[in-house]
Amino acid sequence: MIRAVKGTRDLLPPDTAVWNHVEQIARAVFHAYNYREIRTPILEETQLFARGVGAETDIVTKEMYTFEDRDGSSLTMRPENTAGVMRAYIEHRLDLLPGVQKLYYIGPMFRRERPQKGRFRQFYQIGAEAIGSESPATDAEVIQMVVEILARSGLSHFELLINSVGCGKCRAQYIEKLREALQPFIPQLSPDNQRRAETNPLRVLDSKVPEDEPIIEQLPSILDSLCPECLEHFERVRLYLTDRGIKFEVKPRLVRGLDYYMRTTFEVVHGNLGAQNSVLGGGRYDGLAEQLDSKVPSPGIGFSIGEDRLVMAVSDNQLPDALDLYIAPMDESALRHAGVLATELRATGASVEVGTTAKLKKAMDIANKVSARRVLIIGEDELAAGEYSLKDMTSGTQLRLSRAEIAGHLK
RNA sequence: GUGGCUGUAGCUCAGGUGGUAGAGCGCCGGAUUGUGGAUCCGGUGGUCGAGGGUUCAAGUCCCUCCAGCCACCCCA
Repeated sequence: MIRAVKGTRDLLPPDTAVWNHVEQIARAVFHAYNYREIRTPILEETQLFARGVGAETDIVTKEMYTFEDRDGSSLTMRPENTAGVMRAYIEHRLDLLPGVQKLYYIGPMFRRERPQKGRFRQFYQIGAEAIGSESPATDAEVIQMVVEILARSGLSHFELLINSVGCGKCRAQYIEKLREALQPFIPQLSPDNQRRAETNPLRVLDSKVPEDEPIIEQLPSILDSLCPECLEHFERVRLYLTDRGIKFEVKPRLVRGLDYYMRTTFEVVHGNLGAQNSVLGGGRYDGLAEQLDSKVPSPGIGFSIGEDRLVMAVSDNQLPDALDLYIAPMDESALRHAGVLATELRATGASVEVGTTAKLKKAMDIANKVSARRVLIIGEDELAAGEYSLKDMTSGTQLRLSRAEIAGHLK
């Protein structure tokens, strides 16, 4: 048997209703904040991610689906979408349009990782980018917007964490300070953290090894190393968030894995997601455009929600998936009437299913199993009388109605 | 990439010390005529993840592989 490839999965009804629900809410909130949709290709030149995401990142070094096209060029299935959106922004000179470009996307991303709870090789992200503003007010608005999407999707008990990772200058200085501070403790650290202390000291801060916790707590905070400009930016972001009533926690140890992040970074975590407890990650990427050869500086900030994880976290909230009307035609003549009538009723917005001719008992059984709210019975009696029998499946009551009356009884 | 756990009907699972498979749910049909949900009866359904090996005999023991889950790594 041919099965879905490792790390990919089929989304089936009724689960797809939850996905649509979440996406509809996201689109509504995006609209409210004047974000418009952008759709970029899944395939991009490999160079885009090597340069945009960072050649040394895990994503680029070991997680990308990369292959050689027939003409010899190297293509990659997008592992994330900020680089792709920025590429499109530069390519189409969106910087020449007035105002900040506020763009959103919904779609699949691909990373070749070992699957586990909340982690897939094909996964879906709902994301947005605001490009062309370096104002901390933009940061605050983006964060406010994403919190609104989560809340309106039915997510509860989530936690917003924010931090500043500084700019190119002050971060470099901080990394040096961190390296020095770590030096005396290296022999006592776990093997993983020993390695990180050498290669990427920032990652030590994000460690989950409990034994290393006492050491990590003593390390200097990046917030004490921020340059005056970065500090000012971060303070204003916090101020604006507070103005808007957004609850957050400053977590100086929040570091993100993509090279392009600078200044504001944020994340939302949730309890019931297993080890992959992050539903959303985002941050500011003021140097990304230049990394991609843009001559115009295009500061931006964005986020992406892990839709798989959001759906997982909210799927306790069951959505009604009922059918408005099941029509049970009892013979050939009734079937023809049913087809025409269904067309009329669907035009009013009702969901209508027409059964094939069957014994009435069987038709009722099916109607019940597909959760039809009502059943319309059309048989010889009904056709002779010019009236139809409408049965309410919840109450069990049945009415004789003229054709014109039916639509009004479907609620 | 590394580690742990698990693979028996569509689903959830039983199947002591090896003797060629079962339940519940679902699905299909029935309990007299054009009325679902409850109950009862009957039926369909599995090369026991795959391939080797040991044995007279393997779902059950051994090996290899594959898949799924969970964790590490990392991230959404």
